[in-house]
Amino acid sequence: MEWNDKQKKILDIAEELFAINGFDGTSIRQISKAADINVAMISYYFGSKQKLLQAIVAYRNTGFREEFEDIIVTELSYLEKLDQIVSLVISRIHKNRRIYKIIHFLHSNNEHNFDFEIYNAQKKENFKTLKDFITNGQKEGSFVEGVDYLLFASNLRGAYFSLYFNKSLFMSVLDLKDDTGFEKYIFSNLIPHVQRTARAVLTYNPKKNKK
Amino acid sequence: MEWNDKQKKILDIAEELFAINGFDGTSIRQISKAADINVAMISYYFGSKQKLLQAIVAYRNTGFREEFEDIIVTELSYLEKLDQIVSLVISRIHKNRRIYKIIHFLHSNNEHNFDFEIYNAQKKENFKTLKDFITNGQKEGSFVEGVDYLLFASNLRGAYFSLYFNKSLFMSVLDLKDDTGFEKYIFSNLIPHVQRTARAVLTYNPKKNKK
Amino acid sequence: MEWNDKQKKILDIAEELFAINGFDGTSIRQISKAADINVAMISYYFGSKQKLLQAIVAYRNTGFREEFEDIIVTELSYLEKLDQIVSLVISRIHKNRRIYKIIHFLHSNNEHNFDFEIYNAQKKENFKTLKDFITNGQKEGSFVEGVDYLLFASNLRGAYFSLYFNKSLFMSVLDLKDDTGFEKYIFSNLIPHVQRTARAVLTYNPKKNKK
Amino acid sequence: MEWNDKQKKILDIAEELFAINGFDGTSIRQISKAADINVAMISYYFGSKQKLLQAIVAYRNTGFREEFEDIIVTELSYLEKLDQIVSLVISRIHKNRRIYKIIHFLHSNNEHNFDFEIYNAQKKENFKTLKDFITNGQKEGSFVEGVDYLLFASNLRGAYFSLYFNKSLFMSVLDLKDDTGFEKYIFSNLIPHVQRTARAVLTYNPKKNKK
DNA sequence: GATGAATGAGCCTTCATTCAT
DNA sequence: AATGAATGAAGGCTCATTCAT
Repeated sequence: MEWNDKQKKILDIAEELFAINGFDGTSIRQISKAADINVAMISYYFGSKQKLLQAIVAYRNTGFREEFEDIIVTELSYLEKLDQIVSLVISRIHKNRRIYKIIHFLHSNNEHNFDFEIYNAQKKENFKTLKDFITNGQKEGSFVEGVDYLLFASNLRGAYFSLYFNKSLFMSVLDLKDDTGFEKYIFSNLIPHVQRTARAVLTYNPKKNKK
Repeated sequence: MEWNDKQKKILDIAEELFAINGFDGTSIRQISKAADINVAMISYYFGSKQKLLQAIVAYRNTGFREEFEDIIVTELSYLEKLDQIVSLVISRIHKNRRIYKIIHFLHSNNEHNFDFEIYNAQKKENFKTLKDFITNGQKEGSFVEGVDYLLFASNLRGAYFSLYFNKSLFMSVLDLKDDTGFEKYIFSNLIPHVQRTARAVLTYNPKKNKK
Repeated sequence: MEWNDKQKKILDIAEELFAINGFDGTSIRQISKAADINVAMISYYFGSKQKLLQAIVAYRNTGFREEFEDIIVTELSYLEKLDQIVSLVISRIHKNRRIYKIIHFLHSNNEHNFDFEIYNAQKKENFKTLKDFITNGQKEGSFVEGVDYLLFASNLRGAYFSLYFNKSLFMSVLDLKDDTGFEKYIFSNLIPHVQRTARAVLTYNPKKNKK
Repeated sequence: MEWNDKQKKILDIAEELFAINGFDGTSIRQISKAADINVAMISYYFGSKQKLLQAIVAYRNTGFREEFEDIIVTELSYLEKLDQIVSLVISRIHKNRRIYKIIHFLHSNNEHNFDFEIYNAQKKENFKTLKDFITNGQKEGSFVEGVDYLLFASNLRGAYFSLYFNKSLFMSVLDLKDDTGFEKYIFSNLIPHVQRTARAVLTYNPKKNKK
């Protein structure tokens, strides 16, 4: 689906407002006002508020796979690749944090009959990609056995969400002034920490530490 | 604040509906209908929809600290205590997943001028408790140095949220039939995985794995 | 009807609130709160909000006639008596300004089926009293003929209302600071002016001023 | 501000209902029903119930000044001009009696934070106009000194209000059948009486009537 | 395409009153 | 006599959507 500039403007603004105020907390009037576009145009362009949300999700649907492959094909060691993968995953989540916020909220229930097929399919593909990487690393001996790749992925991702969803709390605790400060913290603290965690988990031998 | 049975019923039902449909997506009419209580009673009891939400948060505000202390005072090793702490943290998050969902959504913005003071204060106290545990473990030599306790806590918590907020995706991938299946997975898979992760991170020496 | 202290308190407070916010603009909750009395007591004491208003009007129903007679029986001249009557009328209106405000508002329509019988009867009696005074003054030669006593009375009363109902405007124009300033103005300026007007009208011979 | 026919209809009907039932006593549902217009349109057109009232006041805000000037520039004597001014003032008050009723009620308090700026400014201008007329008449020798123009104006206006705000009482006393009868009485009795009063006050020499 | 007007449903809250105690 | 709980109706307002142009 191709969108014109006006439509893109609506998508961008709607994404932001949905993330801030939620789907029900955002009215199409707010969106139309913020985008300086007639109220009726939103129904006209996207059919309904519901479908506008679908459009936003699809709109953000871009090739994670490709960037992942770029890392895989390098000559780096598995642990170094792992670092880069962690960095890629968290950067992308951060970039798309707004849409994740929306989706996360809608995902466990489905009051709005939102169609998650596209989103789910993409995520499944990404899981598969990660699984292959880990499996290969295990075969090659860089990674230990017995690590659940799904839960491992959850861990990587969850570290960001746990921070983001308690943003104001962490900003207070960490004395971060604004969004820029928060973003800096993500790159200079969170990513290294998760890289360390990823390395630890994938090289940790539980049998050595019975107690 | 003490609540009578009718009020507790409202709190329980409202919590569930807020978690499913969001704050704005839930009307007090829905709540009153589900609780089989006159609409006006909600304003009468709690003052407003806003304050009802505050009441729910406060209602779930119970002694994590105490349960944590129960673990600390045992004769277990630090790693064994760590396992129990992970188990406690995730169990409690799971128990209060609904209220977390609500709070997480409201926390990064604050359109509704929701007062997070109580919630934040409690979280800060919990962080402090965890920090003390890790610091003591480091002094005693059970845990390595250089682990950011805040990000470590985020990791523990995030693993659950990442799963919960993509619940329908994971249920599909993991072939879980219903909420009971999901819950079983949390206890039999997620908690062990996070325990392993926690042990790994707190005993992992990055210098040994330069590459 | 005799009222106990609690009931009197309600009547006083209700009168004030009705005058400030109007009948519909005042809730019995406001009244009960201001009077520190349970909401249900108002319905209990007075039957309904409607009947509470009736009670207020009756409550303020006291002998204007007697004070009027006190002036009539003095040895003063008619013009001097006229001054005193003007002073009496305006003072009493000022004292009961709140209840007049309520009544005036309800009087031209009757949405609330308010029973004005008592009020009207009293007013009619007062008009009769004034009429007798003027007629006697005319017979005695102190007052000119041809003055409509009803319109004359309206004039006396209207001067006050015109001021009171534009209170904030006049307070701004006259640079009056507060209610005390307004009250002082009534006694030191309005009453003398109306006295002068009354004397003028009752001694003015139109035929002398054809042009 | 220009209003279309539908908006004018709302303004007219709202004015009437506000005058009859008061601001709080009139619901926008009543207005919308009486005007045969969807409830939401009132908010749509005027923003809120509050602003609707503001609009009504502004709507009735038309050139008193111009009509006044038309009288001033004639070749009539000061006393004759005075008669015409009295007639103009009372006719206009009668025409706008509904809006005056509303304003009078809201004016002494300000629970609704109603903005009286426009109204007050206009009234002040009118007072100024009257003041100039009286001052000139005094210089020219037609009017006596020592008359407070503000209180004089209050007197003119008050005579009408005193009647109007006790309408049902006066209609009973004067045996007037309906609104037409009341209106006739205004023109054939009240206006002449106030003209006489005005002449009397402005030509009355208090020193001649010490007693 | 594009828009202002219009709609009916729904929102949260407060109302006067009555009930049970 | 007195009260806190409870009720159903109504309050003003905003909603997503559709209509006519």
